[in-house]
Amino acid sequence: MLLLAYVRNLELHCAYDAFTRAQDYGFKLSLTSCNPLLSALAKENKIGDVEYVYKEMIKRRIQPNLYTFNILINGLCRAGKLTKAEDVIEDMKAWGISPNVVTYNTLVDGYCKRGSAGKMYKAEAIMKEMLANKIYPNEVTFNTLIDGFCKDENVLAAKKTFEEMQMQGLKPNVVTYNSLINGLCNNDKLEEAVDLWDKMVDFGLKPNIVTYNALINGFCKKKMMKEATKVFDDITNQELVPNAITFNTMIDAYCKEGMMDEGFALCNSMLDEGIWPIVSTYNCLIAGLCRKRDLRAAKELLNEMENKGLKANVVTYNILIDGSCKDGKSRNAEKLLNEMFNLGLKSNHVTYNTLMDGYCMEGKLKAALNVRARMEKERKQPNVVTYNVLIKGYCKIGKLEAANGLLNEMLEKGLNPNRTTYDIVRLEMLEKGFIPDIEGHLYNISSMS
DNA sequence: CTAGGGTTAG
Repeated sequence: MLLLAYVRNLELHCAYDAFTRAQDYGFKLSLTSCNPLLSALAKENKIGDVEYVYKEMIKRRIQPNLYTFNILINGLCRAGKLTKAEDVIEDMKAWGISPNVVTYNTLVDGYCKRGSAGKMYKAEAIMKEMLANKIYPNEVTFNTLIDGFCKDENVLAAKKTFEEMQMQGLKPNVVTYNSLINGLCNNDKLEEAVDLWDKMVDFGLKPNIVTYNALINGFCKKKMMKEATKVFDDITNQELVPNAITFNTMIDAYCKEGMMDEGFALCNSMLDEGIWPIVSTYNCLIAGLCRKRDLRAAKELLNEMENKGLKANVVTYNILIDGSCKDGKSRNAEKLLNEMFNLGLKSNHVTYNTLMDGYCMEGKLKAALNVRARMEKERKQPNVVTYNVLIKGYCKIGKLEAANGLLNEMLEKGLNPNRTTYDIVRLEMLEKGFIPDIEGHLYNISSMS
């Protein structure tokens, strides 16, 4: 039917439209069309639409099945609505449908994702719950946990999970090794990552492009460009093809090293390999030019990118805004914010925080507070970074009372100070002989790290 | 028709 065709062509607006009007047109909706639509909407992170379609299904007496619930849970997890996702488990049981290993794995993954850092205990709790329900963890469950622990900077727990998985008689696969190698690279354990690579090969597993990208990133983070290049060159020897991420990783590293020529050269060689640079490729280069305080070249590259049919995104503008701010031209940065607004691009927390930081560094607290007001008008609540930026701004101009006021405001809102907050408070406030009202909290902060 | 891995911004 029509709806399914739209979903296949990823014309979700049309699919959604067809869905809402199906009844008027006398179409009978069925599970075989609703589930793919839900799945596509979930993958596009359109959780509102997912929930709407689900509710309509129920209203129209289309019986959801296991897939429907798994898709729904996946969508809710992607949107960070984890408690709601957990509630769905109860809903499905009420429908007489038992959760399966995919259901639980999806939830475990929800708690393992970057956005929910520090929630690994919840992921482990879900795993216990699945065991209590006699659903047994598989490779995916363990891989998800390993990745979660790595992203939580807990490599030790990741390694223990790796052992545990083998004790349960499950064999680590390429994804397992990729997660762990990547985790080791991102947690300053490059040598162990290389050892694990060798081990993986010994076990007869072939590294794929993701493995290569992870290790290249590891060398790049250590500024070992020679080694990174060696790994990069090895890709083609293995009948593998580098992709845009491979190139982006290398290009970004060169740009961060200030080696712009090498970065541009790689960008050009992408085309020779038949790989098209993507927006993020340009973003790396634009960021490199901004670091060199060459805003003009950065803007020119933005134009060049757009001439090639690539549309700038929020990250592009965040980079340019940051570049202008660091160049001491926060007013120009605010013009960029307006420009992105006119282009219909949605700004995010990073955008506003960056601009506020720019004004604060220039000592223009009033302008920074105006940005905050603008952000709140967009219904974006200040986050920890917002407070860090403003607190640092007040410290810089010596208004410690005001800084302390913001500190307490943030605590009252239930926002958890992070390491940066602590550094600002300790360095900028305590050392100036000002005792913040939050001594108790400070103790908590220091014991946290 | 449902679950896991790699790059980029504050």
